[in-house]
Amino acid sequence: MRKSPSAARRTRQRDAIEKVIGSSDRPLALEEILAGASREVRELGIATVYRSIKLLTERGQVVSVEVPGVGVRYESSGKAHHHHFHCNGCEKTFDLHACPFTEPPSLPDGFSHETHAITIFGKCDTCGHRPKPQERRRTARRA
Amino acid sequence: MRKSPSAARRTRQRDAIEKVIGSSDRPLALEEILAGASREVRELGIATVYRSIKLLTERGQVVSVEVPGVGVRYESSGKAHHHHFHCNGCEKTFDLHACPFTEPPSLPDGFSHETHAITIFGKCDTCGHRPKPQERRRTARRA
DNA sequence: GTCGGTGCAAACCTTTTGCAATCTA
DNA sequence: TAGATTGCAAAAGGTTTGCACCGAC
Repeated sequence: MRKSPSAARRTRQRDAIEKVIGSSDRPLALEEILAGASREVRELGIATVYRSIKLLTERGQVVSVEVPGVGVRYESSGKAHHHHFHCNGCEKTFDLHACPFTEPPSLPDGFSHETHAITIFGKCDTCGHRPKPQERRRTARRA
Repeated sequence: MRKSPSAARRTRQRDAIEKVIGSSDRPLALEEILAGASREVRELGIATVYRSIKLLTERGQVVSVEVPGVGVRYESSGKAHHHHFHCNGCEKTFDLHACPFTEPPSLPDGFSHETHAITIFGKCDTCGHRPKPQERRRTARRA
């Protein structure tokens, strides 16, 4: 699986997974991808989703987005430089197209900047209106 | 373990763990804490480290710092608002005392800001000089 | 027909938990 | 001595991998 980019076949499951990620305007959790793709391909195995994501990531079509304290999300690559917003209510992650760094961040002497990741937490437009916060699920702890 | 803050005894292992975290000026990985505390308390069990960190976190003395794609680090709380720098060479995480947000980040309509996390990746002063990058260990993948 | 892909189950890794022994207060 | 804490090993969660069968080409 490492040298000649042999074959690479087109399958229903792979198509479905690619489509779900590609047609989303925000990063998706594994369960969201599994759920979405399962609508087209019943009995989709979770291992297949993992493998497909890995393949797509190696191909450079998908990038993983780690939301601190929440988990990993996946989104299609090729978007312009951007960051993420995570809703503490519905636990969905959204793209944010603003970046506070108009120039490289200032760092201590000798430190160099290569990349950076910014996640803003808060409530999305839908959850901000609701009086009662939805209950959190799973490992959603944060400092 | 949830209501009256009963006793809470002082033990060598707990002291050692607290000391390691408290005396560090940067967030530490679990292995770093284990290694450091083990110097004072031989045969320190990893479960004890996890339990102590959990306790300290619940007490508010420690906060966890998740470095995207790298893993969790722990640092003592009570520091002023700050962010983190992660060296892609030595895999150490450092505090950065600058924050690019002089005012709340602008968000889409209806979205509200509660907190944010910023991690800058690059090379620290030590690793920046080395011509050959050190080899990465474990699960240090990043998009 | 080939050989890549899939699904299932086992393997892995990291973190948590049960329990008997140990240690603090 | 009572009850918190520890260490070990088992359990739990999430992700990866081995393998036989299936399906794209």
